[in-house]
Amino acid sequence: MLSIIKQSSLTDIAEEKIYNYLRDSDLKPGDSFHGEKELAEMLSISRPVIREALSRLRMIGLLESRKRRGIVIGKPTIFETLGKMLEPQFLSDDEQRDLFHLRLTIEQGLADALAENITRQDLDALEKIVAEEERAPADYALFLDCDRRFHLRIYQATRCDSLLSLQKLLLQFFSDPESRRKAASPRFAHRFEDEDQISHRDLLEAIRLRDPEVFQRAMRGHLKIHRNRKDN
Amino acid sequence: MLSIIKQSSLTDIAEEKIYNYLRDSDLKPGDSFHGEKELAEMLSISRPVIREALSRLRMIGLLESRKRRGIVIGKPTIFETLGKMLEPQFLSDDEQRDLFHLRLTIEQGLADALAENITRQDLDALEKIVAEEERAPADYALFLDCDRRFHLRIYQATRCDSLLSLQKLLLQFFSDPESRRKAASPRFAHRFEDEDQISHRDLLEAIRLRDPEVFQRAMRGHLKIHRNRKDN
DNA sequence: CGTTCAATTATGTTTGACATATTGACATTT
DNA sequence: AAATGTCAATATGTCAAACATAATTGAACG
Repeated sequence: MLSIIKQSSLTDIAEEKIYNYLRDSDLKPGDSFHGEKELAEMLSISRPVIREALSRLRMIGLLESRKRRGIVIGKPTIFETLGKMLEPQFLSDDEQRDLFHLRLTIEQGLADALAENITRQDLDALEKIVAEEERAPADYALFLDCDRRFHLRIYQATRCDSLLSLQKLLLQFFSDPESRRKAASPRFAHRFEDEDQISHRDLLEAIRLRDPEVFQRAMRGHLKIHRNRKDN
Repeated sequence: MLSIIKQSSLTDIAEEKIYNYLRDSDLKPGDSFHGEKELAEMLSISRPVIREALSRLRMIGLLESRKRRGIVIGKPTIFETLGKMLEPQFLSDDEQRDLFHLRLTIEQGLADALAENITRQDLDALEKIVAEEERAPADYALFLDCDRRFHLRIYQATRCDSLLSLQKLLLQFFSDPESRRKAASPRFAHRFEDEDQISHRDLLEAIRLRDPEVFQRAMRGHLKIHRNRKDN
């Protein structure tokens, strides 16, 4: 089998060289970097091409550039950039399903961090959300909103910032009704049909026990709501 | 408190406009897109600036461009692009710790997909790896290699392609010794001190049972190897 | 009918120039 | 002396025009 010959453009080369330079250097966010003209001379590539490469690195936050001052090292936030590609429009059905699976997976795995770091304030906030939800059991829109807030609060309680950023992305992604529908693949559904439904109230009680295994089992039971529900 | 005025460049504007256009259109991978000159006229922005914007979208795979043919819609693979930022050098210690936590979390959450999709071939492959590991219990380098292959094989067995891509990234990331060290934060460690160690052999036996809950408990026990080990 | 080859065309690359804004030094004012 | 105002230097931001390159097209030809 012959593989496709992908000829990389000068921009690609410049991007890679600058990227590798940054990776192997000890430059820290805020440090100033070589100017465009300087880079062009160093790599023997014209300034517009250098600029196209720098434009990419600027986009992902690796570099920043200011007039007169020049180019400075930036501090990229991993999952922020990822958000650009997380438009449902750009993902295949399979990828959307996998992403939903990822979300459920992560939430189950929060158990340890949760037991370790959850505070009294977190529990109070969760209690408030559950109470609000229980006040109007028939309001589906309210349920969706409470559901989102409940799960977001759980993430906050873990005190893991990057996981929180990731979850914000995933929550936003799955707030799109069409995505929810596609994600609710029957692939993993039937295993749960005979299990009991776990409500947010049940889940909260499990959290209070601060036992990771109990929480994990409860969350697993709870998430079948998402796995089985047919959103329309 | 006054917030910082961030003036976006023409490149930023062009990127956003083209991105939104792509998102809101029904264009599918392979469809041809407007040419550079055409875009420049549509947005009243010069071609170099348009090219800087296109360069960004090309980087994340949203567009591809070939000579003579023009620009065509691409099919971005989510986690491939993410790899660019996953260099330990570019991440803070906190982010590295969170990423390691994410990895462990995901592996625990594989239970359902695993029980659903694992095949005889997968089990045989895992058996082979475990046997190889057991043949030389004192060889730490071999253990690391078997460990990597064992966990990778588990991912393959779930038949979730995007999760597999993500895991490949994370595995590569944590093959860097320095990253492993930083990731092994004592933050979640002490909860496991009194539990029994679960070996790859134990884990494999749990997988054979095809019971998600059993596997989850076993994986949770197994991962404390990573949580507690002091890599040097 | 199939092959070859050249014209066409859109991207890739370079050069040169000007616009713009920020920095830092210097002059001015209070 | 400190604060403010002014100005030149400079690096990025933007534009215009041209040529290079390669792939598609189609016409010419066997």
